[in-house]
Amino acid sequence: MAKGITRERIVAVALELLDDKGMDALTVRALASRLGVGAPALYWHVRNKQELLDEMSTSVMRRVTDALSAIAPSAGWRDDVAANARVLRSEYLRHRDGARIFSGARFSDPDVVKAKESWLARLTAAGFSLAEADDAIDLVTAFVVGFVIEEQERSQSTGADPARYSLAGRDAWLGEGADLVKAAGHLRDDGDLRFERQLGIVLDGLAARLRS
Amino acid sequence: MAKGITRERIVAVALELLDDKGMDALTVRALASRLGVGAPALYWHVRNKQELLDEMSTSVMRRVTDALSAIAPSAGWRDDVAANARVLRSEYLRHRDGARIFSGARFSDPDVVKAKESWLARLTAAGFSLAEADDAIDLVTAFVVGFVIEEQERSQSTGADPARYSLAGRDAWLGEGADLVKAAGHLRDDGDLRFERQLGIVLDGLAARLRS
DNA sequence: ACCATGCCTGAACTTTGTTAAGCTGTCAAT
DNA sequence: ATTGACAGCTTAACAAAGTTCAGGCATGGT
Repeated sequence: MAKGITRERIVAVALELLDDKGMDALTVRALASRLGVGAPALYWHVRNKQELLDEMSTSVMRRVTDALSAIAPSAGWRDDVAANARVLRSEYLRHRDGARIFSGARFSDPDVVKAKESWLARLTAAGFSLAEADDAIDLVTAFVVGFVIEEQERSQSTGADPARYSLAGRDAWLGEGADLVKAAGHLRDDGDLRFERQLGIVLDGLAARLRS
Repeated sequence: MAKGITRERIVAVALELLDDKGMDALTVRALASRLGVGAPALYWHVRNKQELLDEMSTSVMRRVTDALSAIAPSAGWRDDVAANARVLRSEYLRHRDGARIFSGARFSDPDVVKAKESWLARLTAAGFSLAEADDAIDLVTAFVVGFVIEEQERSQSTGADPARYSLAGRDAWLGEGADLVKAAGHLRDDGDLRFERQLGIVLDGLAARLRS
């Protein structure tokens, strides 16, 4: 089982386990077993489970940070911010329930927070005030978090009650009335497309601020 | 202790308990004790804890729905959507960790979903296509969810590590560099104001769609 | 040869969700 | 009035999960 448990390996395997079996199955014993050790062994490397979860969060956030830093300044602020949003979404999507679990997490690493710096710089250089730039980043982050939470919740529920997630089943479940809701449900398309469209709206809103 | 436990009372007291002591303290035994009965008594009214949580979600969502329906059509779509967003935020803020816990919940009540209907009607009447109106509602919802998750996470953490949440402490924790991040931190104002500003950006984005 | 320290095991304790079986009242039918 | 059935609760108990404690087994330095 390749001994030599390290803090990083624990966190990495914990993320694997989360993605495989889900949050409920992420138990200390299951994790230890996957690492080839007994459960109490983990407590040598980690104070308690909460610290493990925090460490997982920072690990994910560090990946986000790195990916965001790797985005080369491109055509303009709009493309930059769009790339930012796409990266954030794809990193959340990488892990089961990623958005709900890892959003707004308590970081233990200042570098994660410092990653904002280059984005503030780009946006202020593009003509935004510092306050506007800060709002812009927070807004885009909030949007992505909210969007992906909904997205992942839906993809997880499809197995549970298929009757309500097929179009016909949903229509029946809704009963009489609500014609527009039903029609909108039938219009509903791919998650990527909806993300791009809604992101575009946010960017348009930011652009409006720039001109005033 | 006013016997006669009912499903509604259980849910109501469960929400009280959540707000008082937090999610971790929301245990079956604590809830039962608050109701003046033994723990297994709850299982007469509810299948398991998950069903209890689902019921709490639908209860909260029903409140949201009712509050949203009570919004009278006003000056225009912009004010309507803004009112929608404010109501959603304030209902989430009502409960501890409300946004994280109750967002994207599995509803057991079709009426909650049907509440979208009148908003789709208002927006299409204002000139949006059905697809655009659907996007608009989802976008605003996603934004509010993401915003409030961050907001509540922050307000909860202030007690934990004050050094990192006072301005000076945060600056020190950030270390060298990241001047813009620090400056933005000092500019940071009230949650209500930030919400209104960012909401304004979203609305501007929607307005841009309307004109094209 | 010895001690210390780092890392892990084994057994055990506590809390929590959940179930099984049984007590108590109320109310309808006999 | 007696019976029986059912709703609604109790007590006892179990399994799983987080966590702790004492000890074991190396390895490395003196």
